Amino acid sequence: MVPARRLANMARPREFSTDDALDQAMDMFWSKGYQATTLGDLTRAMGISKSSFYDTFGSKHELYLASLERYRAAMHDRLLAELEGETPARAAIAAVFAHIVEAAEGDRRGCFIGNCASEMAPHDAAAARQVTAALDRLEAAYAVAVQRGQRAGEIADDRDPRALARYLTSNTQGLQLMAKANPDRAALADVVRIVLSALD
Amino acid sequence: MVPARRLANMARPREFSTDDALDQAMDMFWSKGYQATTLGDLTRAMGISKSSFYDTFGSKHELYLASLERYRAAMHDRLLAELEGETPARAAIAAVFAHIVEAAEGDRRGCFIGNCASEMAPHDAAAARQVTAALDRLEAAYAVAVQRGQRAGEIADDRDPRALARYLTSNTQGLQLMAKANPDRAALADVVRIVLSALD
DNA sequence: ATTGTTTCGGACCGATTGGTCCAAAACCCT
DNA sequence: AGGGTTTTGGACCAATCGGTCCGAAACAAT
Repeated sequence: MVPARRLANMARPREFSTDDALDQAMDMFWSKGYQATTLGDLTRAMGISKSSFYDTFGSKHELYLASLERYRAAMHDRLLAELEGETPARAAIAAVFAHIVEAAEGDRRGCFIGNCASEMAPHDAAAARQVTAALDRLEAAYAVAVQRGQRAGEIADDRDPRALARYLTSNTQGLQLMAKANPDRAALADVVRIVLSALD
Repeated sequence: MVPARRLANMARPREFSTDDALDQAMDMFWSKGYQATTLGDLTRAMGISKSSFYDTFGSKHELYLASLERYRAAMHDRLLAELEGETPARAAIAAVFAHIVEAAEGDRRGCFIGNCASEMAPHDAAAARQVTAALDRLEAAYAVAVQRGQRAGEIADDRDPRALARYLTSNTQGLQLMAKANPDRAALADVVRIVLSALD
């Protein structure tokens, strides 16, 4: 959420929603990456002019970071909530992977976090920090699910939850990368089946 | 290898080695990706002028494809040979992953194939074909190793070699992506341990 | 030494890049 | 209605992009 700063003497109001515009920018960066996305792409997709763009979002780079943050928040709500919720652990984890396979059928955008890790993280400290934070967050959620599974007897007690969580995180990213090259459901399902069997 | 075309009447010879130049270009594209690499970056690294560049390699895009192909060939020689060789299967597979963890310590370039899958494949058919071919090739090598392991009694006979190979391929890529965000050896080792335990 | 062929350096190209700036418009507040 | 403040479209900017082109240089063959 971009905070709607309200000033003492409100003047001409924005003709667009900053949140909506940010969503459009996120879609753009998500599917095209940072470098390949031009200012023209952005302002067109966001439906705003250049001056509004720089007034509101500062720069292309800042907007990218904001988009990434927004993706992270959205991902948090959708995925992590389930992993840390009440759903039986294995079912929750399986659902995450099923969701990935399903999403891969349509677009080939992969995961914005993973895309950023690939394109930006090695050369951009700020982006790298966000990627690390997001992956740590995902890992933590997996760990919570694993521990829940252990308490419920679904997963053996002697397994290291953190190691398993790291493994699942890595596969979350790996699977989405594979889907970019080969969106074949069967191939992805093969992978998922074995990934989940590692919990046995 | 770039074929050194030899004409009827040889004139002024090249002042550079096309293979060496291609190697430099590959390094550049590998670590910076396609979009972020400029012609200036390339000609500087390759040590040639623009005219030589276009004379010899056609265009930035063609050179990128050639670099990718070169990486594929190099990878083939280094990694796949071992997987398809005589080394005991599990050891050979473990060696591949150990090599990835080790390499991640130094640079954060990841795998050129994976980088291309992330950045280019979704928007460039030619690049996508090369990525698919490379991944298929890696998958095939893993399958050969798995089957060798099955014959040697190292891996249970009832496992599906192709599914396992796909799983290993996915993890090969996933691990390298993770390494970009977090080159911590211990975390990567956690993942590798579990990946390999899936062969039990 | 001349000729034929190729390579080379670098000037040059139009297009596009991310970004700035300003005058006009739009609104809130009194 | 009028003043204060903000937003807006678009003109404008220098820099850079990938790519072309040409005259000079460097060689092989004769």
